[in-house]
Amino acid sequence: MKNELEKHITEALISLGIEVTKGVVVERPADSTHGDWSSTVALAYAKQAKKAPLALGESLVAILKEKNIQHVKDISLLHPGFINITLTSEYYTERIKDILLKGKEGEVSGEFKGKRVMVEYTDPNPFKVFHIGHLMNNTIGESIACLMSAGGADVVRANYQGDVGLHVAKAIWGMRQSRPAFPEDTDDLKTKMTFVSNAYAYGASQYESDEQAKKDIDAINKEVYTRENEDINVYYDKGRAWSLEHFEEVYALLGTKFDIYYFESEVATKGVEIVRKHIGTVFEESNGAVIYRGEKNGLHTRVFINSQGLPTYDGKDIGLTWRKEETDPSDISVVVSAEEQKEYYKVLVSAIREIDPAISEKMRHVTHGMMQGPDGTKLSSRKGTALTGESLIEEVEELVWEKLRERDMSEEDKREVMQAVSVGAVKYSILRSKTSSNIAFDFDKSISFEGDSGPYLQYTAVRARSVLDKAGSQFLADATPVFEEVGKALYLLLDKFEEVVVRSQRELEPHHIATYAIELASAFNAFYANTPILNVPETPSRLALVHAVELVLTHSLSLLGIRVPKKM
RNA sequence: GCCCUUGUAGUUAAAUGGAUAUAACCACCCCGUCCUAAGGGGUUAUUGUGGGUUCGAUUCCUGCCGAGGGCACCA
Repeated sequence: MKNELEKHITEALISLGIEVTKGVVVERPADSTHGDWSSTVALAYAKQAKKAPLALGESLVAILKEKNIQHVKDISLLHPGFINITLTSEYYTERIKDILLKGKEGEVSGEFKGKRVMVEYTDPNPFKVFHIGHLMNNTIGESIACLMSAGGADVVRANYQGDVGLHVAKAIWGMRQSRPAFPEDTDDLKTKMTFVSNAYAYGASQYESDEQAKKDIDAINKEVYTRENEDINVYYDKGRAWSLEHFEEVYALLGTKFDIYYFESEVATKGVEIVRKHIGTVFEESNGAVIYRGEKNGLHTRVFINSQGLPTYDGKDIGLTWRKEETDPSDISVVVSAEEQKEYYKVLVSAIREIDPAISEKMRHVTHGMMQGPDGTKLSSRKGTALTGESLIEEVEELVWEKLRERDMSEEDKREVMQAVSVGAVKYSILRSKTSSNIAFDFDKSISFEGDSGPYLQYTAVRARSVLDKAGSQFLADATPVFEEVGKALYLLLDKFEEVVVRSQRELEPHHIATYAIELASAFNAFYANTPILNVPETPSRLALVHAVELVLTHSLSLLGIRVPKKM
């Protein structure tokens, strides 16, 4: 509809002999009494037309009315020169029919039709805990992947895990130091992971304070790459396997399924190879290391191969980039990471551009902020201990469990609801603000189950579903959309869904969906509170509307990676 | 020092250059209603600050102030 109106207004301007140089703005007015659509062209082109905005507006309105544009009910002019357009109720009825046909999943736009898009996200490191940064990264990445899918893209979800590097050596060193406590194969995963992450923490601190430990760890680091030390291999293989198994549990909880896993261990050699091949052209040697001088492009210098001959993160990322090309070439390659890697990434892309511009062209970097405590402090649990991604969700689960106590539900259903709601609450608290900003996370505020929250959205969808269930399948089949003034806000919002999705897709910003979902849910709850749905003459049309809301709300939530439980 | 990000009610957030800056939380008050009260309704703003561009600026440019991140062998 928007494009349609833009086209007609452009034509109207041209017919008045005005050259359309600044584009044509058609938007939804903030105030619904100003019509369904509004254009500011009369204001924007008044000077160029050498007419007063109102005079120009009048001529435009006359021409537009003359055109008898389909679905347009009324066109009016308002001071100081806004052209306001109202659509017919048939238009909205048609839109509801479209939504009912489409359902709650599938493509929303053709933004990425025919494109293969790889989204790399989460990227936790084996031997280290899955911390809240990974949780945030996973939440944003998953949502972006969903958005790309909804845009018609063929999406590949990729996860790149750091199974070699100094952090691994630190963990192995720590594991060897605490050899007697080494878990048995029969121990549960939690015990194993506690052992590994403690070993890492110990190794990391000793690396800083103990000269000998630092030497030993550096030596281990080399052996991890060469795999020539049998004893090291044992620790390495077990620690790595446990970590990966643990991560899978977390992914299952969060509802992510990766298509492909990359490991630093598989890309290291390739990275070194490619970097070495371009010494003298792209890279240069300096103090025994191989570096890239970013200053030539307004950036900073970074080391790609260190003086021990081992690839740094940067060097491995070069290897990863080419490995992606070989295993799963895509048209667009999105990487989600924390903001602290933003500048680093620019250097990486700059180096890649010098090697192969075609590859750098398709790379997109989405950066997100950090999750912090209330006053920008480091986030800790309610008990004051350090938080991991998992323990955060566990704490929220406890809160949800409290709420569920009074519900009449089977134990099994409660568990199901508890998981969906707590994951939804955490995800929503991340996705409600734009990705670049830090999240001030406060248990009492962020994890609310009321108002601007994930559970509010889930609850609204469940409620709508419940009305439909009460209506029964036969009744629902009779549902026929007919525009009613009481549901106006809902019709407008439902019509807006596609635009919001397109914007989120273009900007790689899930939070637009989150804001939209709240608007829709809130409008629905107001409608629900004031309008009887069942057992009234208007029931067939209202059921159609409720059904459309339920579909779009569920769809919005699925784009955020949040699922709707059967009941709440 | 240089580069990037950021500054909006008490708090947390929203607003492709548009009309009266949008919500939620908190606080107080009201609604037990048939369809799920995790709900609905009601009561609070010099958009950090000084300039500029524009018919119009929270949005773009710029000076200053504050916060976060990055800047050679960590990831």
